[in-house]
Amino acid sequence: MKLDRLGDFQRTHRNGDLRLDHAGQTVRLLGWCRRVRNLGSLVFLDLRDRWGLVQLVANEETADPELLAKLKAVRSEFVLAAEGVVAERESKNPNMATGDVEIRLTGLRILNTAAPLPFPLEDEGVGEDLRLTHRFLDLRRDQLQRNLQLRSETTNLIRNHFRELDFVEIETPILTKSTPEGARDYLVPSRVHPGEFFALPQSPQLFKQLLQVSGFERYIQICRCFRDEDLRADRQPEFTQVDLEMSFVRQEDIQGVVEPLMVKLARTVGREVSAPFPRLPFRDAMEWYGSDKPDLRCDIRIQDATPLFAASGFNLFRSAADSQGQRRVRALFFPGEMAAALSRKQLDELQEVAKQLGAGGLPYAKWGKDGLSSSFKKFLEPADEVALRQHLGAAGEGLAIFAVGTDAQTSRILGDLRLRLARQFGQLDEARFAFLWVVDFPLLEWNEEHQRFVACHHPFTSPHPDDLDLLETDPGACRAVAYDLVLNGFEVGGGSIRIHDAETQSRLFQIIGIGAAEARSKFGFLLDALSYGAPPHGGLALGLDRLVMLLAGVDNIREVIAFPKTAQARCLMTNAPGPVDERQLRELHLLPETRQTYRVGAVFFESAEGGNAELRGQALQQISQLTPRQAQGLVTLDPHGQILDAQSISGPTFDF
RNA sequence: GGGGUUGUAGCUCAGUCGGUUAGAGUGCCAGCCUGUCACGCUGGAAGUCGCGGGUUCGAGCCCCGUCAGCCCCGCCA
Repeated sequence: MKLDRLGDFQRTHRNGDLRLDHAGQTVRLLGWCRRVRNLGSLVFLDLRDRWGLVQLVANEETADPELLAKLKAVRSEFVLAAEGVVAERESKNPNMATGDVEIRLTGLRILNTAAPLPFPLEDEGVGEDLRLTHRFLDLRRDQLQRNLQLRSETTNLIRNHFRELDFVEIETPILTKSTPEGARDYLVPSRVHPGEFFALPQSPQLFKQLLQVSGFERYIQICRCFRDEDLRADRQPEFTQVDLEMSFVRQEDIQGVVEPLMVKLARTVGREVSAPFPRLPFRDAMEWYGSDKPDLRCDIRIQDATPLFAASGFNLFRSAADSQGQRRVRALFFPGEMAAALSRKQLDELQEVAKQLGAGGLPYAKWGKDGLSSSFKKFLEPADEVALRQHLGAAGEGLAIFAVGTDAQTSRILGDLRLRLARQFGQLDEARFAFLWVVDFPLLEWNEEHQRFVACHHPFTSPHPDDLDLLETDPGACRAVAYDLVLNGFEVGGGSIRIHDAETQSRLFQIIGIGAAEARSKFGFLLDALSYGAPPHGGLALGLDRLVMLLAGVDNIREVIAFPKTAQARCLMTNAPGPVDERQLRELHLLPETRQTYRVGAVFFESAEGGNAELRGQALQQISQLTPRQAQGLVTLDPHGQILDAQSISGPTFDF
């Protein structure tokens, strides 16, 4: 098809803006054909641009035949420039913002054609692999257009918020240094320095701290971070952080600049939240919700039921009660008919889920229309049942589920089931934005694999001032001045007050197994900086992708990233990662240089098991006679054909 | 690294107990159609049943392996 040129054509209006007020005006529009409805001598076409949709029309009686023919040739997603007169419609469409008007065409340019799309833009439920392969088309869809516009508005609002608070935006390096601790680094080989590597930043953590030493008391950056770890619905190998750091602050000061931002952001999507947000110590979060990022849209809490079973005939529970706190019986009670009506089959399915989470089974007690039913009913005397109901606050109908084990085990099981069942029973208030701060995280945790303590947050986090004495005596009990911002069960931010003196920093490195020498070589610049007048400082990083995901009301960060990777960390559109030319690898010293020295000639192979000096001598003599260049080698092989020893005898070498 | 799940027409899916030529809706192509807006009507083309191997007289269906998408565990300071 012969294409028309854009030429000096300029749009006069955005498609979505046209209203009855414009009736009679001649307008020029640009966009994509969403759909043609060809009724024979009357043709309609919906023209889409970034701002909306408007109907174009031409009919046989009034339109130029050439224009009508051109219009009929248009297919979905053709790119058009249209000129026409805004007119009131004969039959209006109340479902469309521009549904009262249509454009009676006086001119049409076909700027480009389009092949039939591999998937419809209108439908939900298209396979995600297909969408990712043709992401540039997927991004035409309304939902993604809205999500990315929301993301843009969000970053604008964030920048404005911090600019008003006098923050400075500073960029930090993408090519930086690999550091121990933390996630696996993405590495970039250096061409200039053979065998050496840059690392892409897991976060600009150290740079922002150094900027505090430099006197930028309020720093902000919206920056890309990289972690070479396995993916999840809310984790991509590259993601965006809103990174901030302030000097001369306490935890409350950081929270104080972030909370009003969250209030504003929530408002952009029509949610009202009020600051200050609840502060929940880590210990309570684990105790009540079995999670360090509890979803407070449901207020059901895990309860300790251990003492109730101190004299129980139910061995499983009583043995926990006898364990002096090593193991506990913990429970969740879901009130309501829906919970009480859970069938045997559903309970079995739930038990399977619990087993997946590491439970041995799923003891339950259910109070429904027919009274009590329980997997341990025979151990429940009437008095026990009354005590149990009272303890759990189970007045009416409902379902109690139990988990036995260490706190880590029971938290994991009940934390997961709490969310699953709350959602199933409609006890999760989907309309709410439930922000909170989880505070008082432990500073360190014991790592079995490495047989040492590792930092829970990162090794620059300040120990809680009250716990400084514990650092060497009981490191696991030492709290950190660290805080996570949680929204609806997602960690959307995390931060801490940092260590700002070289001595404490060195102490901490020591405790996590980084000796003085290693600390010097890996973090010398930080220790130096801390010794030249580093102010007390702290900050936080927000996960922009997760935040926008929650604002957009979607359940996957790929929906708010223009070009995301699959769960296997691949880009289906570009097919990255992919192989590269050998030449590139050589430049980066990842392959040996091209020029190599080869020795050519005959080779005598000898078994390692039974060599015979005399035979060998004869063979070598024969070989030497056979080869004009007198090039020979002696190679010893093991029984599997592996080379044990290669000894060159003589002969010239050749360069290739 | 482990577990679960999905893979059939461009797309979304159905496909019975293993049995004749693998279907539907939609999209696409052609014709008709003056008020459509998920236009309508008629007709047509369209398949490496993800890939490889096996069992069987016979495999979309059963078995083994493998690849890819998604979810989860480990991992993610």
